[in-house]
Amino acid sequence: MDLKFLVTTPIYYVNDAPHIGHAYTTILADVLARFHRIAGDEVFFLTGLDEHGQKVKQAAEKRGFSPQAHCDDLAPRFLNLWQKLEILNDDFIRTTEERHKKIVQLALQKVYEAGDMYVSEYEGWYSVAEERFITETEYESGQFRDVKKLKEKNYFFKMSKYQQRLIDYIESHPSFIRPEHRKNEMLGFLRQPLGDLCISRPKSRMDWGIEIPFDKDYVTYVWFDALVNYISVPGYGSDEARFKKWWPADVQLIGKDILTTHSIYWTTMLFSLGVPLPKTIFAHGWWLIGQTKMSKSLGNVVNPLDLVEQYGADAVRYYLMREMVLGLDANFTTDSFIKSYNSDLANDFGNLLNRVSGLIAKNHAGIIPESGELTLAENEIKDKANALAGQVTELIASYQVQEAVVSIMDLVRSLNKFMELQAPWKLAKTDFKAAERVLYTAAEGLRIVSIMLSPVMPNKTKTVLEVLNAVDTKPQWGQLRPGTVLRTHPPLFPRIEVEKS
RNA sequence: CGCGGGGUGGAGCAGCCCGGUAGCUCGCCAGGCUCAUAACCUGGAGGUCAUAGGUUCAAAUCCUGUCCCCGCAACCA
Repeated sequence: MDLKFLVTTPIYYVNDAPHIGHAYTTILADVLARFHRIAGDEVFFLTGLDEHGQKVKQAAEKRGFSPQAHCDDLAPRFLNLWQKLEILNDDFIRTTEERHKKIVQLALQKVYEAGDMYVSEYEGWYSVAEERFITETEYESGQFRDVKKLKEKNYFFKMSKYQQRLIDYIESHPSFIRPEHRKNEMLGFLRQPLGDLCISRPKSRMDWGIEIPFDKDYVTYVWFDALVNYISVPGYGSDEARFKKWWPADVQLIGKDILTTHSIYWTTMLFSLGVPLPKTIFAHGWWLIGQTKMSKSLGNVVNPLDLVEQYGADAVRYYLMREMVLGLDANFTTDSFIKSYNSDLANDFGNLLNRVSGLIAKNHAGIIPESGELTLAENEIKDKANALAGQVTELIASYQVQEAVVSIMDLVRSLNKFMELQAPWKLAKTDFKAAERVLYTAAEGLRIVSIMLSPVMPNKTKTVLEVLNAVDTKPQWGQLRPGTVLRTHPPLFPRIEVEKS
């Protein structure tokens, strides 16, 4: 693997409370970051908040707050959620921070000096009630009142200038936009002539933003304001050595809804700035929330985040990573969550720990036994376990997170099968040495499984490693220390009992 | 003919790029085991791989037509 890994999430807009979409992208980034950390890479995981703009200003006014006070009030809600979800990000950028604003202005100035900025009249449908321009599609939907054609002087970024260069770039860098079908979608989009991008708003109408350095009457609008965070934080314009170390980003995770923004607006901005493009922009799918069957009485929609309170962050993280094939949409239902929890986590993983630790406690005085000469069956387990880290690293490198989780769980199943075939509870009566060896093998397999699952379930796997006294060990065979005392523990994942319907 | 993705046993998916025993998880049925969170292990039933043609010794896999579902379609964070 590389020596460094920079992963970003979008910065989230603070006009609303965090939801499953925010949580999923952030968990995914966290899982990738943690996998890279255990592979030995130096990791920079960046996320944050987008705090400027019309909607934030309106939301603040509604509450009688200043925009800044409103943001300061909402930011902790995101931070609290990330804490609950065990997110281990390395920085958290808020676009109202001085360190960011300075760099946005610097970037605007550079693009201006490069001749990629010009003034023009922007004409579009303007909603007086919403105080913003609405799209043609929105206009046609007829859902907006007080709509009128409005002409306004604004600054434009010459995005069109870079159209051909971008097409060439996408075609010559197959892993730039992923998954593949999204790349084709963008190339299709680029077959039409690209327009230029309106990047300003007059302060007279909207003043909650970063002032344009070459025109005090304007603030910049979303694109430069928000997207520039990806380079302002790693040190663009402020710390060249640091920036050189981290940029380009290894992967920028986004939802498929903002693919155009990132693969076209953002990248042409980077062209203009003379900054290299990220190695990969990965657009994941959406979680479709199914209605619960029980909604008959309540008519409620399950909020997956509520499950965190009930079953813990690990179980939810596991489900989200295990269930979605990266890039495709997936369905979230309580039913499938419970099934996945019970079969994979309670029955297979948690129960394996119980079998192993229970037998060691019962027949071996709670002390991890010696291994000795491995049998054929044990060597199979050993080889499988030793191969796991490499296998998973490869899958993660190609963003096959689901496959990676499946391959780890496959070892869990193998271990359960191994236990069944070797039956150390029987061996304890007939061949004590063999029983010891078998349990060492099982415990050692469990240790490696836990390390490999730790990026997905940092809490519970830590418990397992604590039980085995192996917290700082590596996923290679033989690091479990015989002679150490097992710690006792409650069931890792208590089964969720469901009433039959 | 705007662009693109997809239709695989009851459910959810993989396989399709590089044709050649249809794989996985859940569910169901039978058995085993009894260390364990009524868990675990083994075996089984169940599929015209949307549909109609074509290419081929051979197609879920390549080509064409048809039906159906879903994204994107520019200021949206």
